[in-house]
Amino acid sequence: MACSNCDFSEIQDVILGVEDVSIVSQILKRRQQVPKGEGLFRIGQPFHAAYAVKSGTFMSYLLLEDGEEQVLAFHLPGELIGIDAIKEKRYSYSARALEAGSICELYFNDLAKLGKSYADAQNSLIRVMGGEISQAQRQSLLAARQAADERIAAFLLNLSDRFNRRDFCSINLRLAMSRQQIASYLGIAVETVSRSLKRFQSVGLLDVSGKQIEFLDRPGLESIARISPSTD
Amino acid sequence: MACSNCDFSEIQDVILGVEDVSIVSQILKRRQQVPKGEGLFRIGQPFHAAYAVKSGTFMSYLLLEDGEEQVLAFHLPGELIGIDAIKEKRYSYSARALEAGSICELYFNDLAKLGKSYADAQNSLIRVMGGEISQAQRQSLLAARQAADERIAAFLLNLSDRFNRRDFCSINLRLAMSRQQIASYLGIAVETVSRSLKRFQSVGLLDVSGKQIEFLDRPGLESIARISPSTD
DNA sequence: CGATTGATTGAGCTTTGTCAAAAGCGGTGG
DNA sequence: CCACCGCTTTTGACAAAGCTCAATCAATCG
Repeated sequence: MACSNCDFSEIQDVILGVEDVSIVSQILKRRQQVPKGEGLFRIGQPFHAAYAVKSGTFMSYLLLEDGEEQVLAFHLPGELIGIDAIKEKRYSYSARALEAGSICELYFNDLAKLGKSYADAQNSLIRVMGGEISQAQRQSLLAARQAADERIAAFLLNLSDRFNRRDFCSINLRLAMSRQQIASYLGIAVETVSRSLKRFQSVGLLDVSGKQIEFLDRPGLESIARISPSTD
Repeated sequence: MACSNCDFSEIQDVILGVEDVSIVSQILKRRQQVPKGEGLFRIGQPFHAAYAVKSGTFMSYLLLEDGEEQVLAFHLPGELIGIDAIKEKRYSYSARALEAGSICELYFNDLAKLGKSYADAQNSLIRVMGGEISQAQRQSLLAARQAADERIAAFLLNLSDRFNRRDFCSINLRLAMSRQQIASYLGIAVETVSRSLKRFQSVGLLDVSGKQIEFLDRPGLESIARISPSTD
C-alpha cells in the first residue's frame, strides 16, 4: 500500500491511520491497472470518485461540436483527476489513459461520509486541491503565449518540471501524447508543433527523436518561453 | 453580514453558525472596499488569506521578464482569489482590482486553527475549490483555441455565463478590463481584439460600444466558439 | 510484410502581429 | 464650459507567422 511519490500520499497516510478499516476501504480503492486508451470517466456522468495517477499519463478532454477532440490537460503521476466535479456533482470533461498506467480511485463523492473525524484528511485534500488550482492556472498560461515557439518551449519545460518533482529524470522526457494532442492542447496546428520541434533541434536546444526529448539548453528554452527560471 | 450571491456564502454560513465568536473573527474578515488599481497581494508573499470577491472585477497576473504584464485570470463577484497558495504557502501570482470593488478576506492560512470541529466548513471549502479548479480549466480552454475569433467569442460567452450565474444580466456586459488585458489574457494582439470585436459587430453578433457589450446572436457566437450551448 | 496511423516536409495563402498614425475618451485645470 | 493632455482604442498597410492541403516518410500493428 506504499505510495510515497505522489501528493496524495499525504491524504492516504491520514486515511490509513484510521482504525476503522471498513471506512478506509470505502474511501480508498487499491491501485488499479489501466490499459492504454481506457477511459476513467466521461463528461456528464455523476461524480463518483477522483483519480490519483500512480503511473502513466492521462489526459482530460472535450468533444467539440465538430467532433474534434479538444485536450484540456495532461495528468502525470502524483496528480489528481476529476476532483473538481465535486462541486457540480458531475464530471465536466472526459478522461482517459494515453498509455498503460495505474490509478487509485478515491471516493470523495460523499464528503459527509468522511464525517467530522477526518478533519486531517480534509486538510490534506484542501492542500492538494490548492496545488491542482495552481497547476490549472499554469496550464492556461501556456496557451496564452502568442508565439507557437513560446508555447511549445513553455509546454516542454512545464512537463519536465512536473516529472522532475517526482524524481524523474529532468533532462530526458518521453512524451506519452501524440503531436496532434499537443497541438490541440496548445491551440496550434500539428504541423507547427513538428516544425517548432525541428527548429529547436536545429539550433541545439533539444534533441528530438520521435517521442523522446532531450534538453540540451534549458536556459535557452526558458528565455524562449519567457519564464524566469525561479518561477516556482 | 448577509452574503447570498457568492459560492462562499456556503462556508460563511457554517462559520457564522459557530458559537465561539473569537474564532469566527479570526477566520472571516468583514467586507472591505478596494479602490481601483489596488493590489490584494503580490507574487512571492507568504500566504495569509484568500479573497472572496463581493463586487467589482479583479485580475491575477505575472510580470514577465521583459516587463510585460501577463494576465492569468479575471475574477468576478462570487469567485475566490489566491486559495491555491495554500499549497506552497506563497502566492504564485499577484492580484489587483480592475475597478473599485469589495472583498472578504478569509484567513485559511493555518487550517489547523480551524480545528477538527470545523469539518463542515472544510467540506464547503473543498466544494468551493472544486469549482475553482473547474473554472481554471475552462479558462485554459479559452486560450487553447487556435483562431482569434474563437478565443474572443469563447471569452465573452464565458464572462457572460459567470455573470449570469450571479443573476447579472446575461445579454449586456460591461467589460472592466482593457483591450490590452483581454489581449494578454488570450495571447493575441490588442489590434486583433479590436478587429475581432468589430467583425462580430458588423455581422450582427454583438453590439460593441467601448466597454459595453450587448449580445445580439448568442447561438451564432456559440458556434464560432465551438461550444455547445449546454456546456455547463 | 502490407496496411493503417502518425509524423514530417513543402508550397501557397490566410490570419494575425507589427508599426505608425488617427481618432476617441477621460480627466484636469484654466 | 472648453481646451488640453495622456492614454486607450481603432484603423490602415505591410510583413511574418502559422494554417491548410497534399505528398512523403516513419512507425506501429495485425
